[in-house]
Amino acid sequence: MSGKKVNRVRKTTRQPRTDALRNRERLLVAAKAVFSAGGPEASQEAVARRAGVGIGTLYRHFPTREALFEAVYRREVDQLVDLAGQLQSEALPLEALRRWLRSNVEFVATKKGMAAALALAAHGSSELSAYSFERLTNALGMLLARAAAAGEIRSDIGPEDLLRALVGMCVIHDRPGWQAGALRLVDVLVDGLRSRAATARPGSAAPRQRQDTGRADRGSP
Amino acid sequence: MSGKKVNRVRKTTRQPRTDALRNRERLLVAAKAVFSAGGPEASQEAVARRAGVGIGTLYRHFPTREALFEAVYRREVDQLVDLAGQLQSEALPLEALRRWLRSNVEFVATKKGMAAALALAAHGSSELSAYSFERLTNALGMLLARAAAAGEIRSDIGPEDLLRALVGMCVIHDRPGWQAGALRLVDVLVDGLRSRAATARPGSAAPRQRQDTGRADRGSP
DNA sequence: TGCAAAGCGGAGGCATCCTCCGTATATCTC
DNA sequence: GAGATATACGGAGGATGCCTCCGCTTTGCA
Repeated sequence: MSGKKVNRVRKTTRQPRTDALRNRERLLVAAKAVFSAGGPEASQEAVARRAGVGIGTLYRHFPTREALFEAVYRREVDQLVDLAGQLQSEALPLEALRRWLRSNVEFVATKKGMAAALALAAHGSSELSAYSFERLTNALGMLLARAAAAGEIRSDIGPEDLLRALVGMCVIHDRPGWQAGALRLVDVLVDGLRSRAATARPGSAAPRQRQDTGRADRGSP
Repeated sequence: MSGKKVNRVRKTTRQPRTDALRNRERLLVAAKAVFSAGGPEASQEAVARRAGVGIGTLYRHFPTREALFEAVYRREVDQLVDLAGQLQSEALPLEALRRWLRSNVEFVATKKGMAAALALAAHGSSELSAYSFERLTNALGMLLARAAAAGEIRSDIGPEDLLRALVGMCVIHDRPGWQAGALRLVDVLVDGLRSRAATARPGSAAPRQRQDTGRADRGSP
């Protein structure tokens, strides 16, 4: 409750120790893996063990369970945002949009446990989900705007709506074949967005369509 | 004490004891209240205390934490299904549809904690969410079919898609004013469903608002 | 090289989950 | 109505997990 540590970066600001940075990184990677596999009820000790650090270290970096969720969550969101930026410059507008949407589906598919963890995290901290919602909205908004500017899609659909639909598609991720259905639905959405007024030019110039796997995942050890 | 209980023979099926039924009912009511207020992390002991029974009784009726979630969940879903049946016979088709959709939003609004609990429950038991999804789909399907038969809405939108959209609207339930927005979106959805010609293809002439709902989902050919 | 500060790791207090079993009560038979 | 017995109740208690605290180690800087 008191002012706690005023983390001013003013005078004696030592550089953060390398082992601290390294351990923090390890913890985030481990947490992602553990929560993805075991859901949000996986123990903190399991995370620390997988990261190869003591439980005390975990709690110094992430004082509460929610703090850890949040950090992992933010990172995932950031990766999706980064992916949007990459696609923005690497792929044709419509294809960039489609790939990004598909990546979202795959994101949920490969991290089933994360979905529940995120629901829990969102329940605890409204600020967190507001943050992520805004960032994702912006990312998607850019993709949409670019595609709309190119005349490839209609321009009267906002990113919020699309994002909500996307979330809804992914929330029910338990039925067999949900992923195929969701991916199909992405295609339907994209097709539905294509403005029939604008003459859709079918990929006239695609000099180097990098075979990027569009995955926002990082290699795991 | 004896090695094995052999009374699995179903020769004499006693009636379930009345106190057992009463306690089970009390537990369900208490669990709903506790989880709604405190989220899925509320303790089992709190549920038992509120129900006025011992912890042992709780665990006899619901052997695991998930079992309790599931029972509460099923009951909530059943209530929504019942509501659909009532509205079916009490209200005009279009109004019945609108009211049911709004009830879904309010359901989430009054039970914030439940949303996270349900996400957790769904994560644990895929069978559970399949059950609820199917029941809700059927309920919504009846309302849709009735409204479509009355010629009040278009007939090419399936209940699954609508349900997914509804879920998506409710998942992000933390931002201030989300409920008002969701309720507005329900109206938009209903308005969008109204068949102005039963085969209305929106998008060519009418500029309309940005919130277009004319998604032609339903990919099943 | 020397020295604090920053960081590390795990023992341990506290809370919660779930099991086990002695006691109490409802149902059934006569 | 009374006895017999299956059924249910309730809480003590072991196991597990969350988080704190503190002595020891490592690192950055002079």
